Amino acid sequence: MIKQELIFRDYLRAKGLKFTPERRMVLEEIFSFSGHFDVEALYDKLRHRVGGLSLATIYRTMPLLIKAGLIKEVMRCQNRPQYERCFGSPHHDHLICIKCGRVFEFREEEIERLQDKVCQRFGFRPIEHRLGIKGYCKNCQIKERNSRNV
Amino acid sequence: MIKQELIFRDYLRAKGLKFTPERRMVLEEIFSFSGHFDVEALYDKLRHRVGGLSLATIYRTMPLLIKAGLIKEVMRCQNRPQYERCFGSPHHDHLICIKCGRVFEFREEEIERLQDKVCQRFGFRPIEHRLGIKGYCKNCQIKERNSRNV
DNA sequence: TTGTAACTGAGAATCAATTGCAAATAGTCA
DNA sequence: TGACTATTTGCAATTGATTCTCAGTTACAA
Ligand SMILES: [Zn+2]
Ligand SMILES: [Zn+2]
Ligand SMILES: [Zn+2]
Ligand SMILES: [Zn+2]
Repeated sequence: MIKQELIFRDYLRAKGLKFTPERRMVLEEIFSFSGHFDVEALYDKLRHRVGGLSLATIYRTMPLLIKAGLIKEVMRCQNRPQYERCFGSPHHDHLICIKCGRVFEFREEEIERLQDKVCQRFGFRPIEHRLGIKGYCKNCQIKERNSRNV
Repeated sequence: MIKQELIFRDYLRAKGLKFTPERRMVLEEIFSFSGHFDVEALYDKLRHRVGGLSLATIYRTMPLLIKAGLIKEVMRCQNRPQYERCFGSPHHDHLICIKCGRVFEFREEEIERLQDKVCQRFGFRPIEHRLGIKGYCKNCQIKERNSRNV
């Protein structure tokens, strides 16, 4: 069995919950690609499948996947939370282009390390963190520069 | 005149907008204390004043204050955006306790510097960033430890 | 002072997200 | 295998935050 499915089943069993076809569909869809997504996008992809499922079910499945450690909320665009799978993909942070919406991922060891140092200073036990840098991507800067020259 | 008021007036004038008593009340309230706040809290404080003002007006004023560079959204708690003034207070990031909700502010120069380095690597022009670390504060860790011993 | 575009409060509308309910069903235990 | 039951589902109604509409008010430039 696929590993994420095993994890999900184990999580559900441990909580006395059921592994339903609907929950499997959501899980499969999420792990069929890598990248960011939101509830709306998930619904669009799943509603038209044979025996498509309801929006409410997706909303009810998200927290389960999060608690199972399979996905996490990583940012918020247009006032909607964006998720990504975290099982099998290493932690990273994000650059978000204000103009075109593109998202770039990075991981800077030193930043990670320094955060721990800060936490120690406060006696704070960190569970998770989120670093998002908003600005203009390379492309959008070039476009802007060109349009100025016109 | 108080400096933030001057800035706000200048911003409004430049955009052909008006400096009204309502907008002044919101501005005054925000600058009467330092710390984080949300729309709800602001409304609670302002509604009962003589000539209290409406929630809609507060909602309409927030983006103006943001664009004027006087406040900014810093995080989101219970699905509500939290703001803080940014005029006259230096940039910082946040530690947020998952249990008691307390928020601690820190500034780590080296993290700031490294972010610029990352941006350079991507040819990305940063405008703003947000770093939030969630976990358990010193107090809540102690409480938990004690309750375990019972 | 006057004219007018911007502003206000109140309530309606919107949007994402949650919830109540009755019918369906996964998973357990004979 | 078959019955049992707590969980889940879809649907529609609801919530809660935010935005919009509109008619009356007002700041402020000329
Ligand atoms: Zn871009
Ligand atoms: Zn990512
Ligand atoms: Zn705490
Ligand atoms: Zn702060």
